[in-house]
Amino acid sequence: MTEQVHFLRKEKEAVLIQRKRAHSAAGAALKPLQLGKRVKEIRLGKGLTLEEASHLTGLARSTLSKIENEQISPTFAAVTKLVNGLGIDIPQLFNPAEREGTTGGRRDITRNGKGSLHPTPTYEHELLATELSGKKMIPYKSTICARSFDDYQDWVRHEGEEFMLVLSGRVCLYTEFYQPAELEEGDSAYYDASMGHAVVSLGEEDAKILWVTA
Amino acid sequence: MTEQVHFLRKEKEAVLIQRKRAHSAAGAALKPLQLGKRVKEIRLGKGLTLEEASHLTGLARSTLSKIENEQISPTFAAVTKLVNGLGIDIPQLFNPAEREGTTGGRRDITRNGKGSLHPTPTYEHELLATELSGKKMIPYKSTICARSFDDYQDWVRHEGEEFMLVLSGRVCLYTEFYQPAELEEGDSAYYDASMGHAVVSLGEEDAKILWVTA
DNA sequence: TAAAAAAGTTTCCTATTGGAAACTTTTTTG
DNA sequence: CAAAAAAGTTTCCAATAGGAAACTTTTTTA
Repeated sequence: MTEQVHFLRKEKEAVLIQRKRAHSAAGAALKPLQLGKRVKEIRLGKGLTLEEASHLTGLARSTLSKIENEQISPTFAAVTKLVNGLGIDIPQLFNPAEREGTTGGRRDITRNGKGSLHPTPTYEHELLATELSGKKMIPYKSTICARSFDDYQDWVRHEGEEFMLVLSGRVCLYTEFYQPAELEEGDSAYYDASMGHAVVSLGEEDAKILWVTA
Repeated sequence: MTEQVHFLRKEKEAVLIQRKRAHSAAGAALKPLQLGKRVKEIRLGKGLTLEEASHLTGLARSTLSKIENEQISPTFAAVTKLVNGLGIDIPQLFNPAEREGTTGGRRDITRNGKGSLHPTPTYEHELLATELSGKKMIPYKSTICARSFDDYQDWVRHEGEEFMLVLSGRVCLYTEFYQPAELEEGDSAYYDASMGHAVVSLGEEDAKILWVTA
């Protein structure tokens, strides 16, 4: 019983949205890293309390709390303990999850330009294969409107993996922890979508991209 | 001249093997980690002095020295500065050797035409994102050689779901239980790959298709 | 709904980081 | 080879991380 209720509590918290902003101490134009937020997500995802996480990592409850609330910048040694204790890999500090569902013997064809349109300030999405629900992949085409990284408030970040192919134009792919990469027509990239990412158009005309997210 | 000689000196150091052992202060069964060694390798690899690296990263010469000699465990903030300043990837800092089973926090870019090629009688595949193992999706481009359904011995059939987009040319998509569908450039289809399926080129030239299988 | 328990946060203090400058070692030049 | 310059290391100290325990908030139990 106690177990159950604890679980419920944790579930609730897991859904909670973190509001605190990282106060970039020294870093010049560095994007917020939000390490703490990440750590908290992972811990709650595993249904651990600070106390339990403390035992696992060898870090004090208070220290964990401060890290999660971005009150301190943990030493590298602390990050290592954290990562080892929680059973994740450092680069993998940004990954989770599984998936269910199936399309069960079905097929859906989307004609050029006939997908479902969703405009945003930075992209204009055209969702493909909208007839099928519960599918493992979400394919869409988009026209990149963003002309600089600053057009994004923050990194785009979501569950799963993402594949992208440049259909036309030239873009720059920004990925957290990686160097920006220029991609031309025909170039493609595959990455863990829980890493921050963003795409900017470099050419005169808007670039067109095909995405598939799993 | 001076330039040249400096370079030589740095080269020599780059080859030098680090002997110093990290004295694991608190960490119990923590891996060596040797962050410092790695940083030094990278700095020397780029032919930078501590002074130059200091300017680039915003960290003091002394601090860099201590990090390289594993005398201190830099804060995460310092690691971030370091990584940004030296223009390297965080994943690059950690065991560039090992890595298995997942894409966790990784990225792979494939340039146009630079994928791994696999010719068959009916398709010519170019596998994309081959650097990542354990990924959820398998993307590839292919040139359709088949000119009639009879070119196939039987339906193509495999586990999972498949998405396809016509990059150029015209094709006919045959799918078990469905009517054949003509697809033009920009058209796409999504189907359960365990249904029999096959694609035939209709035009004069071979058609190009992008596939993603999950 | 009050009391108890659990989870999380903050305080206080010690240990360690990070930076400026002194110092040592290595390399270059005369 | 000696002096000068450059590169790297160490020292000293202010700033900050990490841990113990007090404190606050949330959840559970009665």
